[in-house]
Amino acid sequence: MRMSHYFLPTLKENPKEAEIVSHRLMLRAGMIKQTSAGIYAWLPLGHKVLKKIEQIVREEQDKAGAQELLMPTLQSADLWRESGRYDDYGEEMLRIKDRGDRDLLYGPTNEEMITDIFRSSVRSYKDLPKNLYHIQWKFRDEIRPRFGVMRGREFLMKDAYSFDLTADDARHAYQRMFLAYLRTFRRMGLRAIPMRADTGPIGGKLSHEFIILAETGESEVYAHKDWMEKDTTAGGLSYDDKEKIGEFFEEMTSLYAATDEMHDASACPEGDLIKARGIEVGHIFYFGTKYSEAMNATVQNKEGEIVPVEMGSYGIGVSRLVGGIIEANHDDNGIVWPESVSPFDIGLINLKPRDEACSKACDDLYEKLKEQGKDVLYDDRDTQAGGKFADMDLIGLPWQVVIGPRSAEKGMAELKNRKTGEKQELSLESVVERMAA
RNA sequence: CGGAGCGUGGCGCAGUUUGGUAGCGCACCUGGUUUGGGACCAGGGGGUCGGAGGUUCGAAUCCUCUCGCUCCGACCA
Repeated sequence: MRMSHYFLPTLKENPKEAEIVSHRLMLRAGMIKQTSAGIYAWLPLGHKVLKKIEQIVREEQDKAGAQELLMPTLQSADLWRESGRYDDYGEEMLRIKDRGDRDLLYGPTNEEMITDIFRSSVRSYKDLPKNLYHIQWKFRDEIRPRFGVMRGREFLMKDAYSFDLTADDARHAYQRMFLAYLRTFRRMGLRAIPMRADTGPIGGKLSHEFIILAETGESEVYAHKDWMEKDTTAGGLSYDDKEKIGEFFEEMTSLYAATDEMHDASACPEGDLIKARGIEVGHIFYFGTKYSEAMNATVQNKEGEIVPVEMGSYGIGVSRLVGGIIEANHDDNGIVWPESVSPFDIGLINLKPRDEACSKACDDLYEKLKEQGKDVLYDDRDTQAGGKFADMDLIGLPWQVVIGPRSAEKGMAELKNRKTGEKQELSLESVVERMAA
């Protein structure tokens, strides 16, 4: 993409409404624009990141055996009356009437709807287990939206729902998602720590929050220091290996980690304890038959008895992750994207577009890198060099290639690693080779 | 929802106390000189001060109502 054609409204100054770093950087990098309190338009750069994160989540869900579908944002109030949550949910739920004066709501979550979908077609234990998910916009009319996309009213969320015959099977489904979550966050360059959590309004028996540590986190969290080193991805472990997954789950959950409200000061020696602030990026629940009983989602078991299915639900805050990743990956100059979620692979800076040789070298390199399948943001704008460097650092692409008249003459380019700041003079060919690797 | 604050060209702000009909920096446009970390000179365009009502000869400045946004707190993917 040539930057001269790209819609990238970067800001030199800090917008006053943004207090925390990820919000500030997202606005300055031209990723989002607020349209109402807690509601954002995703501009091209931000949208690319959002989609990358979404895709990683999708791939890891699929690997873990979940199946994607898509449910609507608007739901009928009747479903929620059936579960009893229409009244329980309170002001946070955005309620709407259609022209026929029927009560609708903009979904804050989808337990009722998925349960309805499930019950309308599943009758036998032979159809179990199932795990269905979608990635859809949600709305919760927060009293106080803040921190940019980390606590918006409208947000993109992946929510999965598992259906099993027995509590034991449901626990296994829960453990599989537990592993899938750790792998998902790791792919985004995040170290997420699973913490025993309160179940809140979703209700249930077993629940973990996945927390990443960041100074600007919303809540206080406590974790054993070994979490900082721990391999949480269980490489090679298959999702079908019920026993090993159970062991892995035990291993992970035996190492202390808790949110503020669940913290037990006596459970971990003081010297081993890390106290920090955390951002919740995922939350999983096993809630048994809470909804299946209320909504009559039943199957027949082997004995011919009609029993309510055992359920769990599993959320990942996709849009929140954009902010969360920035909180965990930035410096004074801007964002520092992990490669897996970076909006482009490489930023190419043409320092002097009016210099023919320089532009020729840049254009050629741009084409070669594209041929390699690289997604390149090419700064071909006829502006001051300083502004280009600043913008490129701000938007945080992992690799920068800089070519000016002097280097072009020698057939060289400068390759800079955004994270380490390390710079290297390379021939144009070796830049292509290095980036292909 | 309780507390605090803000709303003046695209962005950041001054002007409001002591009413006299709008200013600065950045951005933008034109010309020229520049060009490896946000340049310089000259010229130029753009706002009627969130909205409504009121007081006054006169309101960005005073009064009333209203809308929006932010921050702190209680609550949440």
